[in-house]
Amino acid sequence: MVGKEIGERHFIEDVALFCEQMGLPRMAGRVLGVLLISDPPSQSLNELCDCLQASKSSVSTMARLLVGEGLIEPAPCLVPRRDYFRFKDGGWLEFMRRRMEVMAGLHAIADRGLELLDGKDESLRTRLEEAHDVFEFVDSEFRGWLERMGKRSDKSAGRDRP
Amino acid sequence: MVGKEIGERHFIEDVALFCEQMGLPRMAGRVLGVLLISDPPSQSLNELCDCLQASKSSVSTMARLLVGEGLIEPAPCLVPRRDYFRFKDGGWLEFMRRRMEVMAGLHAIADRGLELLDGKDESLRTRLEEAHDVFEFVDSEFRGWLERMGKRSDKSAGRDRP
DNA sequence: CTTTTCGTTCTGTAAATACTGAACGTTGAG
DNA sequence: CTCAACGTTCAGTATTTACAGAACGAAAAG
Repeated sequence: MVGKEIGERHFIEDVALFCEQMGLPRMAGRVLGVLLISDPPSQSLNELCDCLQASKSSVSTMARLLVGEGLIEPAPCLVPRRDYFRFKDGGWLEFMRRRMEVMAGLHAIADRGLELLDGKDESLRTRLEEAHDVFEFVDSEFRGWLERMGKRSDKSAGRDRP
Repeated sequence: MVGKEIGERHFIEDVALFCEQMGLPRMAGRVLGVLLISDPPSQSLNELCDCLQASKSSVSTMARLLVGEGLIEPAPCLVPRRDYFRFKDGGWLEFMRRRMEVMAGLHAIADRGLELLDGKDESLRTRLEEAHDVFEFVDSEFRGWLERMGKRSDKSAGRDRP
């Protein structure tokens, strides 16, 4: 079972800390950490509870949270009446995509700010023009990268999808 | 004074909400919001308190937080013994740069995970190889963009820097 | 020297958050 | 039918967080 070795626990905790920095609960990060190195990639809720020493409620909630984030997915159940989860192919791309979408939200806000400064001196507008430029750039450019990355990983992907 | 018109307040609150999504306190976002549309770009702490109807302690703390984030900077004080702040040129680029650095942190974590799976079947390693690829890509590619963007805004920048 | 005006910092508080354990409804096994 | 296993949800708790207000120290103005 995953999570016995010290190296594994350290890895899991690092993923958890990373997720925390990304605004997810630490426990969600731990679940994800396990599903990134588990030997059958698919793990049941109980297995996750066992190797994390966490309560059913936490793990259940966090698993569904991660499904919502697009990072993991329900896996075909080997045993009936048991929920299995596994990391979702392309999960990281999806994760990045959503983060970038939030970032790009400032693009619209900056535009609204520029309307407020309509007619004012150009020196007052540069602040928002910078925001406009940066996030328009992020939006357009990053969209392109994600598509390219998506294509690239499609080619090398061979796993079964449900 | 900024923050009287309904449109301004709405803009400020949107920036605050954006900042909250980015993990900053909402009040920090409000301070930033004001400094994005304020008519003299430089505003004193008291002016910020007034137009936000917030306490000195909050505004003072949040201003220094934003300075630490690289989004605003202390401005040359027109009146002695009064702290002025203004939006910092290139602040958004710096902001993006730091966010991307955190993201790129997963690159190293993924590598450590791959070491844990050393010798294991390739199908078990794909999860982490995807993470490795995505975040190496983000790291290298985005660093390039930021530099290009930096150059581009250098050309169009003419404001005095302290 | 005294007073006032800043900014910072400390303390307190209300609210949000992350978790646990218990209660619940469901479904397969005996 | 009864019981056990499983997942979800609810209630409770402990920690953290975002703010306000008071106390404090420094420095200019009087």
